Amino acid sequence: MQRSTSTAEALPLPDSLSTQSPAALLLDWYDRSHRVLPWRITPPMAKAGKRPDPYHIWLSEVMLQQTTVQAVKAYFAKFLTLWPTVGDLAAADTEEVMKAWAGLGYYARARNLKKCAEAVASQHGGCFPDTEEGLKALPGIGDYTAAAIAAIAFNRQSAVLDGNVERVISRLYRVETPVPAARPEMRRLVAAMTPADRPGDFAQAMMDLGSTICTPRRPVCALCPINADCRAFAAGDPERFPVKLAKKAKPVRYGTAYVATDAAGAVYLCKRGDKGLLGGMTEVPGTDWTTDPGQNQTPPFAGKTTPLWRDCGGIVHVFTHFELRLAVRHAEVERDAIVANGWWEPRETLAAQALPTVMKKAIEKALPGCFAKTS
DNA sequence: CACCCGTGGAC
DNA sequence: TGTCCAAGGGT
Repeated sequence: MQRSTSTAEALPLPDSLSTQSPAALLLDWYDRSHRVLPWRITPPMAKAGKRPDPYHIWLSEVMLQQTTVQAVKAYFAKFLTLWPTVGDLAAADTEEVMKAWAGLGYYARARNLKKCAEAVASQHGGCFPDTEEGLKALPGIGDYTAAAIAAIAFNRQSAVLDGNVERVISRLYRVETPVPAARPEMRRLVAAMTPADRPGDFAQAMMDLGSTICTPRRPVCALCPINADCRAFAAGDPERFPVKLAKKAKPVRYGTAYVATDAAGAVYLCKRGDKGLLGGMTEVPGTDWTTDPGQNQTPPFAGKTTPLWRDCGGIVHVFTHFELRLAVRHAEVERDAIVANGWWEPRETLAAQALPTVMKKAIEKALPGCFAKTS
């Protein structure tokens, strides 16, 4: 493309722009454009030496695993109100933690959160380890979270690689290897880029860049502080990265959920086992969930009488690796009509139970409005 | 390494 | 409407 003489081309670039490293450019951008988040110490305070509370960083990082900032904010505030310190969380009733986590998903995180708090309280004197290795030895803390806490809470020069950073790095270097196979390579690239000064802010800057500028679709490269170093921007194909493998089709499973109420409106609930899907959470009794739509219509509990179940229609709930189509049935029964390992929960306290979203949907289908706020 | 593990929002 | 995806970890 032919270009006429432009003023911009005629002007010499300032030395600061032509010689700064990508990390320095990114930190300058972060100083100006960082997001303000409840668990974050913003750059002026961070540069003045103020460190965030490791408990806050750990709690937010675990909540943010595969979960959006928007969804986490309210849960983060609730947890700090209920349990202001890691010692408080360690001393909490696990059932109360599951109730507080209900709706956020990936419930193994909540079980590991509690285990981790107990380990920090009993084995580390209530203080989080300040190294990657020490952190990674704790339940629920893997490669990413250990590096992130070490960098953000303790200013360690650790290589933080999450989904955002993968996207930024894969575009900067046009990494053609598909994820997750490309992770070791990308980790080396991040490590080489991470500065000794302000590594915590650098990690957060990479994530902010990935979430606001270097987005999965329609990245705003014109506003990117390191576009001059970006090979994908130069090639004009940033959206092609990171390269991913095709994913498998999602199977459908079928089942039936039984919402039983007593004369006072209490609902019969059960507790799921600690392992597997929705582990440790509360549910209404139901059949197994199988791939055969014709199966599973026999109630999985006994009773002295046989209730007449009313067909309430169905719900569809999409999990990570399958879609669930649940038939919902309701009956008002005598309390001795159900003999199982559960309990009758009064209507007033139903919403506060450790019910995952799929179960709230099913109960709502049988008892419309039962989770409506009554204030 | 492949698979399991939730949910809600954006396009 | 379907598809993708979001600060991943455990096994």
